[in-house]
Amino acid sequence: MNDKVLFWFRNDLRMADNPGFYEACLSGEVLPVYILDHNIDIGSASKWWLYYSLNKLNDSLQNHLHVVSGDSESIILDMCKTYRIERVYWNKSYEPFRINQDDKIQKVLAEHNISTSTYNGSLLWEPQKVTKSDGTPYKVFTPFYRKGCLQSEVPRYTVSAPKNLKLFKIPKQYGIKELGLLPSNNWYKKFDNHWEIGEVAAQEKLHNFINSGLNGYKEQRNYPFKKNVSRLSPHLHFGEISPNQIWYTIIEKIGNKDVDHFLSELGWREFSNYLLFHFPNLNEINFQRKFDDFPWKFNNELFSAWTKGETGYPIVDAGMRELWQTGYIHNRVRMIVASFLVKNLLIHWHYGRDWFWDCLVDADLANNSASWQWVAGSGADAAPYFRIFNPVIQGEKFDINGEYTRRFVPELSLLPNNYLFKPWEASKEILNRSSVELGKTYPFPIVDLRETREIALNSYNVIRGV
DNA sequence: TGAAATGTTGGGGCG
DNA sequence: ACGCCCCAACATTTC
Repeated sequence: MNDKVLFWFRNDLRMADNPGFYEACLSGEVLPVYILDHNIDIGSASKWWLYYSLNKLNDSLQNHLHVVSGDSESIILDMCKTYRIERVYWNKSYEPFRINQDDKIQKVLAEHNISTSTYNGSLLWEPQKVTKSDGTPYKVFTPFYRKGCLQSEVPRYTVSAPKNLKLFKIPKQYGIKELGLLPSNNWYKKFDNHWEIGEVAAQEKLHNFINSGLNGYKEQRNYPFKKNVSRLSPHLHFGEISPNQIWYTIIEKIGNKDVDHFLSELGWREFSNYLLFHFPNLNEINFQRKFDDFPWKFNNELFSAWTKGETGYPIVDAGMRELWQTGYIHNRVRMIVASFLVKNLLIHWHYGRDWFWDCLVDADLANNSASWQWVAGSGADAAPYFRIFNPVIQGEKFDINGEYTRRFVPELSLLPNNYLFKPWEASKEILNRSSVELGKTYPFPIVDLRETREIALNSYNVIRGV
């Protein structure tokens, strides 16, 4: 029982309901390690989050977290050899790179008589366990979720945080600061006002959501100004909270359409991870290969206007500026800005994927891949390509009083509601009165909606039969 | 988790 | 009073 073991933290930066860490603590004296693996790309906004999350975790670990950057395999092997560690624990990742890396590390450690124990701490249903009766993976969400998930075994029950921490330290070369997660400029400071990071904050956010957002969730989640979305995504990505903790907390509530709908959103997260597991190229390759022939037209000026929130379409610009200012976009608005990029600017979803990857604090390989393919129409169970969002109508429908748009596009805040989403239709008098000068204080629309929609539909017809 | 085009219906103005 | 037209309002089809 006095064995020395290593627990390898990855995207499971929490003490409670951490099955691997729990078992590690039962088995001996634990060295908790986080490795910033230089083989794995992390976006800028995510690095910002990770920096604070590691600090919170380190606090919970009584300053015992050992952080190091480099190659996971050689680092773990070296530590085990140097400090006579005989067993290594971690929670599984279901991302393609991690799966291969984990396999390799297990083999290498086994060759040195170091045993490994791995656990599922991040998914309600492990992807390899869910298949159709013919053994092939589901490609449609509803049967995947209803039949494949809900009708199979119930998700793993949660475990508490380890009772008695027996941790040990090894000499450190450097601390969390020296991982270089925070950039030298100060662009990220604007995020500070929008997020509380770490396990405690994640639990608080869950309970706040249950108290003030869950009721009415199914309908109200579409309105970006309302407080009816949980905003738990970055906490989930970094594992500050587990889906099991959310699942079993929510499911205790009286079942209704809001509860079911919220749980099904966790189901979509499962589906994304499931797709990435079974189709490891999902981040690169069109799930529907006929989209390989789609005539995308990259245009740097248009793309740049999209990233800056200067498209001339207020709801799109509001979303892109929310992203820039907070590292997050409300779900409804994500669909609007993504649809605009792919179907009005006709720019390949890879460009949107990369921008989101760098800017989102909740950037997640599975969700980012699956969701961009969903919007682009190239994905599994995707939105049909011809479903093209009209940003004027979407704004009028879902930002009814314009609070969201006015918040992020303040130069339009004096415009009356009926022109807020189409300022180019307002008369000179109204524009004057609202202190808006198109082309100066706010751009003209960078593309024509009707025209680009037609081009998109025609382009789609080209690949349809392929 | 669409929107535009097209079709249908019914009330009201008007000769 | 009646038919005709117009056009909301709603439903259906198409992309």
